[in-house]
Amino acid sequence: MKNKRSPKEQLDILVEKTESVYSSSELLKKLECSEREMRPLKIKYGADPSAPDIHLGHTVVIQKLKTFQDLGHEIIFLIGDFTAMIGDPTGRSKTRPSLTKEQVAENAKTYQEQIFKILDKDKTKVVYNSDWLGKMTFTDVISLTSRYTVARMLERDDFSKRYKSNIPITVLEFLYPLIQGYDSVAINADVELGGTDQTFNMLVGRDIQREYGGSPQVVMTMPILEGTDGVQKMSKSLGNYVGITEKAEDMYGKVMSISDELMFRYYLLLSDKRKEDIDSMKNAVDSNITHPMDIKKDLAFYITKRFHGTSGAISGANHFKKVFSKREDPEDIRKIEYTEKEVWIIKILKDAGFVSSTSEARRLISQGGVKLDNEKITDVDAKISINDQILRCGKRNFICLKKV
RNA sequence: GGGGAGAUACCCAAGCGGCCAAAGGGGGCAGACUGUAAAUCUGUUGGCUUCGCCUUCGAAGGUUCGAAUCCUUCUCUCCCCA
Repeated sequence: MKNKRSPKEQLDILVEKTESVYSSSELLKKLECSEREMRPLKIKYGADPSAPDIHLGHTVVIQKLKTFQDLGHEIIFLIGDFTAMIGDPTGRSKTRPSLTKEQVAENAKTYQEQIFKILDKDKTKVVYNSDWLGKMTFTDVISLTSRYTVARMLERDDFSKRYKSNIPITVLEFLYPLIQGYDSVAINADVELGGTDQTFNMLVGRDIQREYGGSPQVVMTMPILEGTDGVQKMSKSLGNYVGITEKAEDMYGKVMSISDELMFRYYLLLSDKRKEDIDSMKNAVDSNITHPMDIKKDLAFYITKRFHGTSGAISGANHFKKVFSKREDPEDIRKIEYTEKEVWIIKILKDAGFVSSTSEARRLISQGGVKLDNEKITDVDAKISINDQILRCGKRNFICLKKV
């Protein structure tokens, strides 16, 4: 391992922008040990393959992994295939469906394609927890459960809240933190990285490692990124996410739609800008020197560029300018083709996938949300004679009607 | 094992024989205002061949002219006791 940075320097870089580190003194010791023994630290990151689409929220942590990687440490990208296959049979939690082997394999593949937009593929070790969990006997499992107490489980905020408000907790759920902790034992992790929502599970890992005679991992949590609504955490199921495989136009547009306040948060967590630089931007906005929209455009450009390159970012910006700033129709509109001369407006809206039911379409029309060539449609029974018109539905849905 | 409470639309939560496609809030969507912001205001929020009809109130049966509301059984959750 060639590393030109001293352990202290590394620590400063690594600790920046984290939510918390348990503990930075331990991390420093590990870094020193790493340097002395010429051995890279093993950095664990667990991915849940039941949700293969990575969004900007995940990249906060992945970015930190990248920093570790750049400092010469070993990233162990753990795919929780075993746990994904179990899922949550109570069916209460929609975020944990049980998946088949095939689904898991496919999701895992997608996941990797996406993370390697940020991480160096050749320097990342990918492991599957079914490798060791699948071999455990029931005796092993019981032995694992005997190493943690119920009282300590209930320390977890989520558990204690549910326990107090009479919401069921299955025993299986108690097992998840133990499993995750055992993963750390199996790969002998030096550091585990995750979002703050993983704090409890990762800390359990420390105890479990100690129980199995290993040295406890350093736990590093990264802040949770709020979604585009600015309130709830970014997640696909809440629909407030920006996926990293989204089209440049959508990515740019979604970033532009966030609130000004949130914009600075995005700068902090998604860019490499220093804290003080962000503060000075904030001051410039507060004292009316800079228009907030301008720096939001810079942010949208920066993020889009990261996943689509400069040309993608430029086209995203142009699209935005045209459609939203000038209120013109976009250049690249999806087409829908009809052989009939006249088609019921509601049928078109359904065919285009803008609405899921006739009733919804009726509502939308009666509220003035549908425009044909910039003319508001008011009649729900309207028949449209197809002739290269552009149909706009709501703020951002466009479709071009073509006759065949 | 015994006793008690409860399950209502995306979520929370009213309703307790007809006036219930079901109050109120949150969230979503649309419109106005804007910087596609945010905040605010307005409308809307089961489906359909939409001035009418059809399917919803944990599941299945039953009573009734008529049930989310009453009865029976079942499933699930929570609490207390053992």
